[in-house]
Amino acid sequence: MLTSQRKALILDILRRDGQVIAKRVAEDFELSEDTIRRDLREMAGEGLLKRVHGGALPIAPDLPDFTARRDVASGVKARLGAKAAQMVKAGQMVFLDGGTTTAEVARHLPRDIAFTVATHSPTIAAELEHHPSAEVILCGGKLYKHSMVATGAVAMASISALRPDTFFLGVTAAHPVHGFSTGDFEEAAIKRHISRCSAETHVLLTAEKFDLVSPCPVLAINEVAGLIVPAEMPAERLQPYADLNVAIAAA
Amino acid sequence: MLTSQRKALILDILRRDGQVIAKRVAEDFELSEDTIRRDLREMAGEGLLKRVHGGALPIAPDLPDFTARRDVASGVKARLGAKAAQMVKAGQMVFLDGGTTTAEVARHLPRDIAFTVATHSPTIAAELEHHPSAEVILCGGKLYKHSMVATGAVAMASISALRPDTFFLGVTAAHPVHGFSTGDFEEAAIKRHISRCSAETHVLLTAEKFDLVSPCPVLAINEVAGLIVPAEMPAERLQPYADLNVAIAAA
DNA sequence: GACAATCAAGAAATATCATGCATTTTCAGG
DNA sequence: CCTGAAAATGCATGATATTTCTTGATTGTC
Repeated sequence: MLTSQRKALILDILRRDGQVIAKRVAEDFELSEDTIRRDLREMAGEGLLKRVHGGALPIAPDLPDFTARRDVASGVKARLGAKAAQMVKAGQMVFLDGGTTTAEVARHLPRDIAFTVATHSPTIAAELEHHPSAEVILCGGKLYKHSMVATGAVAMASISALRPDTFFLGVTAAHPVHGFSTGDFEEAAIKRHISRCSAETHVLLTAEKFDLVSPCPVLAINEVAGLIVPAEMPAERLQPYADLNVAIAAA
Repeated sequence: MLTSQRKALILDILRRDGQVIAKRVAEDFELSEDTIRRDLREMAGEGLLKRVHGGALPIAPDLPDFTARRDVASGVKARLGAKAAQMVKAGQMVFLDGGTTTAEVARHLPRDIAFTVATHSPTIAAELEHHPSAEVILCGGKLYKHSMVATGAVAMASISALRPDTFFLGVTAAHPVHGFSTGDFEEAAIKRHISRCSAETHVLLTAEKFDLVSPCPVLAINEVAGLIVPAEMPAERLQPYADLNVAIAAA
């Protein structure tokens, strides 16, 4: 492989993953780590990346990486995720729904206590690869690729075997009368089942989901224990939900 | 061959591969590297290409997507993965083991035919999110984070429900006498179980895994249908395996 | 503080390079 | 057909680039 090409590839990896790990790149390219380290050193000299111990990072450390870029409202979702993650206590089992919002919960889970995370989403499970203390239970089934969650009879059965303390639910719409709803019938059934197996359910809701109805109902508003909503939501829009006897946490 | 003809061919190669390697072109044309280098120097002077150490690149490095460029880089694992992926036929069910090598299989799966992929690795499942035609079956269980695969009784049970046509197995070591082995006891049991449920098993092996033994045996060499190995493996190192009546495919 | 991973710097090995020159091929003009 | 010039090619050589290896320092982790 040509040297200049290799450097371009390293930049690709940096853009894609938001990081470069010298050792891994050396293995991938079948070259010594010295060579990769020299490349990183030179590119750091040219201001193309920032050298750190073990590899390199983008110059502006929090340039939105690939996953975050897909996610327009990432700031809000990250705040909701962090708020939800705070609710997890040592020894508990939490069930994480699929979706970009609950992925933020996974990213913000506390790293100093031990607990169990169950999920039917391989994406969520992959997020937890590097979590130091979380035990992960993966629920299998036929993968519904649009939302990347396991579905079908197998998924239902494997969820039935669990009794999570908390279920963090993601939906596409919430409405005071029509409750929570989502776009896929099968998925709605799974979400409902997880909720029924769990001691309590909390729903993460970004602002644009309020007062909407999607085709497939999941649960009524008062069937869940709480909502987690952005702090900037005006109180009067939340009032119809608060009237239904559901706790509302602002993040 | 005429000089001008040769230069045109070099430009073709550049367009086709996105790169020209002087040494390789010299071999292909059965000419000295000096001649090719002279050509490249002249063409660079005419602005037809960009000269770099070892060969040449297009003037405006147009950016094909990352996967395409990684193919240029084509590590050994990618080649093994592509070879394995070729073996998948329409309508089949294949089971993909966890690991970086089998992840390459997932990346190279054909996109023009329909088939089913089963896996107990959320990482592999995540790789297939954007595959247009693959049906994905996710096997759940307790996640063993070191290799990111589901393990335990639940995983065993959900695997038992499948009868894959082909199992692409990844291991850490292969030895003519001691067979295939890996580092974790639980994982070894799961691998063995998947293999026993599958019609045939193929093992992807990079060069450094040969003639080694890891703590936990998985299968004997002759219990699998075939090995997929790098083309540059010398025949004499493969002979002890070939003697055990196992097919060997070079990639 | 011990240990392993990672690092930088320089030496050594290898690969690639440009140059000059000899040889061969091509070809126009005799 | 012959000849000499021009072009093309291969080889030798010393220079440069690249990679790996070695060594000892630094950093991160437990």
